[in-house]
Amino acid sequence: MKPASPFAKTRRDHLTETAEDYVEAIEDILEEQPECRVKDLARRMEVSHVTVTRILQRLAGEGLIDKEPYGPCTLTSDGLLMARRSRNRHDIVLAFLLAIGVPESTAIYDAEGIEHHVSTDTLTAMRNLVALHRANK
Amino acid sequence: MKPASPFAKTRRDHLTETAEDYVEAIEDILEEQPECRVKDLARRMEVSHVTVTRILQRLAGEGLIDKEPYGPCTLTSDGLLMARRSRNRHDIVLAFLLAIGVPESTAIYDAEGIEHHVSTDTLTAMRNLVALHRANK
DNA sequence: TGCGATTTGTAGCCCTTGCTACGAATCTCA
DNA sequence: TGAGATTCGTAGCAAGGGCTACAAATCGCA
Repeated sequence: MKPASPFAKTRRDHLTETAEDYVEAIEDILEEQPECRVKDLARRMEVSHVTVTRILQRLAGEGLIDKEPYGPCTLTSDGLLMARRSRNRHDIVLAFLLAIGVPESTAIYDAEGIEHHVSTDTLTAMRNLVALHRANK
Repeated sequence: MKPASPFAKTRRDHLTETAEDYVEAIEDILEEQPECRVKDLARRMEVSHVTVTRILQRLAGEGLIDKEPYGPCTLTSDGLLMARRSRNRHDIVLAFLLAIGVPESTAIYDAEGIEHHVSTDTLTAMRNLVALHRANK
C-alpha cells in the first residue's frame, strides 16, 4: 500500500468500509442467533436483499465469508479477523465519544461514520483518553 | 431529511463528502492564487482532470459553484457557506486530534476522513476539549 | 405430499466516481 | 500571426452500491 495524500487515503478507506460493516454485522448476528441469512443483513443494513446478495458475492470472492446459494453465510478466519478489528475500533470510538460528552444517541451515529477513518495512532490516543476519563470518575 | 439508521446516515454523508471536499479545496486555492482552474483541483485532489470536470458540472447544477466552459470556477454564496462550514469542521477535528496526542502527520490524514462524519454535538465536544487542553498548558 | 409463503437469486436499470483516448479551445511567444 | 504547448471537454468503459421486477428454491404446515 503506497503512501498517498489524505484524499487518496480516504478514497481507499471507502473501498473497505462496506466489507468492514458487513463482516461486523455478520458477527453481531451470529452472536444473537445460530445463522446469518441474507434477510437478516438486509434488515440490519436497511437495504434490499438484492444489494446484500451482490455484496456477499464480492466478500466471498475476497475470502472474507463462505456462502452457498440459498444458504446462510459464515465468516472465514480472515473475515473474523476483520470483524474483530472493526468491532474493536467501533467500541473504542463509541466509548471515546461518550467520554468527551457526546450524547449517546448522537454518538452511536457518529461512531458508525468515524470508525472507518481512524488510524491506530488515533485509536491509541482515544483509548488512553477513555482510560483517563474512567480513572478520574 | 428523515431520521435514519446510522448506516443510512453514513451512506447519505458520502453523497455530500465530495461536494464538501471540492468547495473546501476551491476556497483554499482561491486564497493562494487569483483563479481556481480544473488543473488546480485535479492536482490537489489527485484525480484526472476528467473527474474534476464532471464533478464541477454536478456542483454547478447544485448551485454551489459558477463555471463557464474553459473558464475558472468560483463559489456561489451557498458554496462559500458550505466551504466555510466544512473548513471550520476540518480545523476543529484536526486541532482536536492534535490535542489528544495524535502525531501531526497522522492527524492530517485522519481529519480528512473523519470531518464529514461528525455531528454538531461531537464538534462541540471536540471544541470544548481543545479549549480545555489549551487552558491547561 | 404438496401448496402457499418466505427467502434467495438474476436481469437489468440508475447514479457516482474513477480512468484512457481523443479532439477542441486557449494561451504563449517567437 | 500562427504553431506548439497547455488546458479543458466529451465519449465511452469499469466498479461499487442502490433499486424493482421477476423467477427459482426452500420451508412449513395442513
